[in-house]
Amino acid sequence: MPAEHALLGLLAMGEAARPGHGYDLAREFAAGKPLAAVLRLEPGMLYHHLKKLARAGWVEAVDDVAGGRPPRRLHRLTATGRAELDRWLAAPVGHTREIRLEFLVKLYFARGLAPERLPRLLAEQRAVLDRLLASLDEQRARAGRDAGDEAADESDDGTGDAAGDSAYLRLVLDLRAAQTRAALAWLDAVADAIG
Amino acid sequence: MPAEHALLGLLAMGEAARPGHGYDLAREFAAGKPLAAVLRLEPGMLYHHLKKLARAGWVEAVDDVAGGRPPRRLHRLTATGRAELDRWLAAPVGHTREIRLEFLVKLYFARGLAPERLPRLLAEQRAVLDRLLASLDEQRARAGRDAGDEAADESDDGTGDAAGDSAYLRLVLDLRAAQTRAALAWLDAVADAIG
DNA sequence: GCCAACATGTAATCAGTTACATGATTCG
DNA sequence: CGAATCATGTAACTGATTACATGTTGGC
Repeated sequence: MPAEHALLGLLAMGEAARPGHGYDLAREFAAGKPLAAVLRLEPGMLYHHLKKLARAGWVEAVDDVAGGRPPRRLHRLTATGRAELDRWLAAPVGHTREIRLEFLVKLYFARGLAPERLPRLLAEQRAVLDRLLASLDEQRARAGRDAGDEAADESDDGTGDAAGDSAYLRLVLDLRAAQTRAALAWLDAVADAIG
Repeated sequence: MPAEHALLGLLAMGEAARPGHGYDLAREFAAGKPLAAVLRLEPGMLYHHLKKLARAGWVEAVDDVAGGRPPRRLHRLTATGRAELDRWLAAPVGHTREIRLEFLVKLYFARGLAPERLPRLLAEQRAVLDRLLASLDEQRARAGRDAGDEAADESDDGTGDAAGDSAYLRLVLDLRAAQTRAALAWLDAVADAIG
């Protein structure tokens, strides 16, 4: 659900300046806009999320009927909505696969709304991925030991091709470790670029 | 839908040896089994997929009522099901993000069913990711040029903080390129390990 | 007799995509 | 007058998750 937090973020960034109706928010996801490179949000889903956010009490909606254009609904962040956005912006993601989408959205809004808290977010995200990598290395070491054991006794004891299995498991863990290491190196590059 | 192809693969690997009823297939996704490290499949979804595969004509199901245990449905790959599995096994995935799940599943069954075709799959997957990386590098170069242009003229011409936008876009592209490069390096390591 | 393992599902819910429905205003 | 833009949605469908429903057999 990074989409919903992105809407909270857009409403926070547009405070007072922009009205914050659905069509306006949808423009931020049009081709060429930075968020479009990360997240796709069709009008249908956008209005759906806006309703969910209103039910959750994170945004308030008021009808805005004025001459000269079709009536529209203006959306404003509530205090609890703003608190939720801040909480979300400060929390690193828990898995490497979430870097690609959710963390990139966090990064966008952290840059726009609270750049002073960015170094801390980057450091905490780094710590999470570091722990993940350590855990992967540990599992990888275990898989290596198992493979050794299996290679040692050639006999087929009916447990199937367990040696092939743990060779495969090692490949899986290698990929995850490589992706996590790439994400860590990228986080450092982001920290450098931010300065 | 790697889950459905995984079921086709399991049925192909168990040919004659194993009956291929739902509960049996479910065991392959139990904790500790290699596929469980990559793909999670609850019984509910498993039986659902089996029905879909039967509707598609890729598997045939026959009831197997025998004393001494609850009745069960035996599933067998059809010729078109086997053809579909082979087609899928030979096709590289189109995006870096699909390496983590779908390609790992392909790798598992390619190792088990057609190891002689593995080098070709690895080479073709490498080519796909290489093209992707080249495209990312090109986009990255464009984003760099834009950022230069924007930095050159300090004036705010009302297009918003476009310099910040393209700095962000560059970070996004950097991450994708890093993840793709990591996947490429891993593919080479897999090719080495396979021999 | 009871629990674990065998065996197959349904129901409810949630998330997401695609396409369509509706209608106003503005510009050429 | 017709097309583009503004503006808000619904409907139909696909996919996935979670939890529950149902009943059998074999071992302690």
